[in-house]
Amino acid sequence: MSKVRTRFAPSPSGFLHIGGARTALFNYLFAHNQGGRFVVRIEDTDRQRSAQEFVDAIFDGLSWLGLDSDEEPVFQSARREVHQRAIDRLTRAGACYWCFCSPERLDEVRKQAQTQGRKTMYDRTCRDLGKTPSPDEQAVLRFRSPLDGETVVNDMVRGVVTFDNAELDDLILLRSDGTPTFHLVVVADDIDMGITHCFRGEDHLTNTPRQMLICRALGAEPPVYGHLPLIVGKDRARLSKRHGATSVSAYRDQGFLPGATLNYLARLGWSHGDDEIFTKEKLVELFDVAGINSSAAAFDLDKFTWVNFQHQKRMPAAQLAALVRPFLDHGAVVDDAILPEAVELLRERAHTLVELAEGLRPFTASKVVFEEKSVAKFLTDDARALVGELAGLLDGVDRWSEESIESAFRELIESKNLKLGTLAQPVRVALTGGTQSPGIFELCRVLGRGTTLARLRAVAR
RNA sequence: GGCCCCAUCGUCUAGCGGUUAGGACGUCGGCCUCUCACGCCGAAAACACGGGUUCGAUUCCCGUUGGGGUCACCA
Repeated sequence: MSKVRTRFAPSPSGFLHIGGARTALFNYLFAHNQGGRFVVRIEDTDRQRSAQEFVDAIFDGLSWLGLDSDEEPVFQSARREVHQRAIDRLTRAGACYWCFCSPERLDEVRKQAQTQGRKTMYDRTCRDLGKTPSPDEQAVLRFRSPLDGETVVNDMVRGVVTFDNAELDDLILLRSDGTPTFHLVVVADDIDMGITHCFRGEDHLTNTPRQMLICRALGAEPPVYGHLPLIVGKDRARLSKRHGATSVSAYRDQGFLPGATLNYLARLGWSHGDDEIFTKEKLVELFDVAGINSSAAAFDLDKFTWVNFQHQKRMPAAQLAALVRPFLDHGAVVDDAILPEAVELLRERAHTLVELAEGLRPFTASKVVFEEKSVAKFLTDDARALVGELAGLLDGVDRWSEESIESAFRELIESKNLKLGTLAQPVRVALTGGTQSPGIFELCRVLGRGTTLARLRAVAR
């Protein structure tokens, strides 16, 4: 049995879309689960719409996700010989014919069929002409699709899907400018690359019987397909900009982790019992075709955010600290000694790297930015006096530990018969500028004695 | 419109003939508590409809309805 080989074949006419990323992921997971290989192929035969910018963006996105091609990526535009050989073979087999109909006429025929409620297929005028174009003649090469019988797609996610051949059009293989179309190159390249399995979007399902027919005409057995349900928005319509960000890079910029993105995307249409959180390695290990759902799944930012939070919670603080760095404010003062500790305190309070960076401000900003409301409420004259007293006590503490800090707090409130909150909130405002932060003792500890005392004294009186 | 796909809480889903229909997100209560979170406990919340098949259907079959995809010299 030949080794499993899957491919992800985006066309570089846009950034890496969240749906494309999931398609890539499923191909990657399947291949790796089966001990096979995952290959990226750039479908840039439509040079009008292809752009280098998008090619870069796609590789960039895949690489961020950790879904790199196991082999040198393939560019369709550079494989004219492969495509030409396929054309030659189809020609020899009599599986295609030249069509001289003008685009205008085709349009006409289509419109008429449309209004009369008939099939909008090519009327096959040239099918039996048996003509070859002279050098100065415009013509396209069409596939000679069978007129009867049926083509059965044995889909990995949908099971058996049967199409009547009579419903299938005579597709254009070669444009009048001599360039090959999608249908020809996909089939030729899949054969040439030895692709055995392929997951793609459900929008390709109706292309599949046609491509299978072309494949068999080329004397090869088609890959096994799996058509993934589309990702839709909250309103059940196909995911688009209208629903918010759709590109992978947008989520990266919003502070989502690659591992969490993979996890969420995998769960969107695939499940393994009641499990929710998976590492990439676990996904590779557990991935199975039986777990794929066949109905469209709605993209839910809330759940994605929660999944991201779970990954942040599980990640070592040092690693998280490194990842959050690009999200820190410009001019942030980063003390390498305390960043991981600060991250440790904030990680349970932040769902994304962006939120984490925000929470880190008291540790990275050179000076405290005070919230007016918090100051007005908690930094009263009495409170400022109390804070001053605390500063004195903390100054005298032997070792700067959470225990000793807490003792100082307790000593002060007990001597005045106060509740901890009466002291903690003003201190919190003094230290962070606001009323929300990690526990007050750990906050002081990680901030360090110098910063803590300086900030307390700055508000004390 | 033709062809094709799909249908369990608002959302992601478990279920693979017999279950009080389970979990997760979100929502709403409560507990914990120095704030915010985290965590914990609890609540509301679903088998689209109609026919079969069967002793018994969420589960199998057919239809209806509803959603989606696709019908290019785009991919």
